[in-house]
Amino acid sequence: MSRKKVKLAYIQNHPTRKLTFKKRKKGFMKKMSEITTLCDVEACAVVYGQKDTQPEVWPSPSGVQSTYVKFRTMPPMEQTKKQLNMEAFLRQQIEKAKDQLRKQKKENREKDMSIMMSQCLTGRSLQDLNMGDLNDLGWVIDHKVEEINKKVKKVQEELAQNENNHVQVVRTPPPPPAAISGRIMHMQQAQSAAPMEIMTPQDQQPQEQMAGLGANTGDEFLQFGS
Amino acid sequence: MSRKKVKLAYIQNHPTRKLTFKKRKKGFMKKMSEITTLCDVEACAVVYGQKDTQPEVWPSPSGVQSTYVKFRTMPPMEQTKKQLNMEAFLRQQIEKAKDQLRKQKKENREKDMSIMMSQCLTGRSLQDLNMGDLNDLGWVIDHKVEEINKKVKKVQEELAQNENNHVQVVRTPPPPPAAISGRIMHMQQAQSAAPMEIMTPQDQQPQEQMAGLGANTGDEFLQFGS
DNA sequence: TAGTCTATAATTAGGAT
DNA sequence: GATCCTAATTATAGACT
Repeated sequence: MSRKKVKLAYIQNHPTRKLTFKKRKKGFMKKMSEITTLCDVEACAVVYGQKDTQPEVWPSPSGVQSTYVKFRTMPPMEQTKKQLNMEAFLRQQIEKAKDQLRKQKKENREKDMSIMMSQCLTGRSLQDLNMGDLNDLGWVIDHKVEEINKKVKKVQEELAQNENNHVQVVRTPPPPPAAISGRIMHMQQAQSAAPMEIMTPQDQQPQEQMAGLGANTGDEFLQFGS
Repeated sequence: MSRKKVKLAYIQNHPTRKLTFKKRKKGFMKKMSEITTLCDVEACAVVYGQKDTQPEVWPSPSGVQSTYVKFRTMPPMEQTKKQLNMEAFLRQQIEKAKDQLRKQKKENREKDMSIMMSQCLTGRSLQDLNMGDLNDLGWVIDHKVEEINKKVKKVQEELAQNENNHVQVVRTPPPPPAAISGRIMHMQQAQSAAPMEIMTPQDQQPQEQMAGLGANTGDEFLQFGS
């Protein structure tokens, strides 16, 4: 029922916008008072309502005045120096969002490869796969083998400890990276089924060199940029 | 482990305060950008870091300038007119907090009376109670009787409906308010045990006339007032 | 219009790396 | 310090009164 995630864009509906403004202005002022109390910093704000001629100020007209004057009387160079202003702030957000997106796409690609691996283990022909898929598949398989080896090592170490150290287990070193088909045979018993959600990212545009697991950019934050 | 509810007071610990400031400043700027985007309003803010000489401004030095000037060039009377400024805002918060506290105390008192009622039903003598308690106890019991009557009525109505309307149940009207002891006897079967958390509010200072269920004021918000 | 309620989204404190 | 993580708190959208 309640509540939808709100899109970060101008609210068309008038009563809704008005209500949102009222609620958020309240929250905003609260945050303002909190940050100044908690951190004992000086701050001021002026917020105009829609077409309203009556701005709301914080902490008070004179408070705004003094803080503003303090800022204005700084040498202009200082004013623009360390400024993490709106633009810089938004650029940061965009960068971070892009990073997250990249990460996400990478994860998706890995999941795809896991699924593909499972399919191969249950009969799918490697002939169906193109070079990019085979390459990424190999990369994923290498990682899975690595993981398995780590687990095996850990289990053996635990075993060695639990058996009162009177039997010293010698671990077989993992085989060096070999052909995909060879690895697949080894893993048939160790690898459980991959999740069934099938993703088919066809908008891949290899731009980066991260083992072929490329990523695009762009999401809701980009609207800040305009 | 994480996380404590943070007291709304100056953070003594330096690294913590610095971190909090950083986090909250970020959140604050985000809120600012959101409110302006969502509601298309004009706003600006200047925030000085601790002993920092470099304030952070929003949306930009010139944006601050123009918004501030717009505010400053208003007739002074207008400036202080509709202003829901810090003081008014905080007073509102205090009022609301006091209301909540009052409500809470009232609820507590009612719960106390419920407990007391249960105790009386299981042997406690009414002799132990003072006039205030007896009065409130009577009030609570009246309410409980009312609730029970409502429930009985509702059940009877449902029954009448379910029996294909061929038997018309006539409800016995509830007895008029009578002596406490009389009511207690009636309720012995209907009232289940009260919760076992025993509260003993001894700081009651009857100040209001709400059926003897008084309340005090004062909570964390009051620190705003100083 | 304003306040209440509630479920969900968003923020953030504290800890780990 | 910068990040990431998680859990807990806080803010708030939407519905209702």
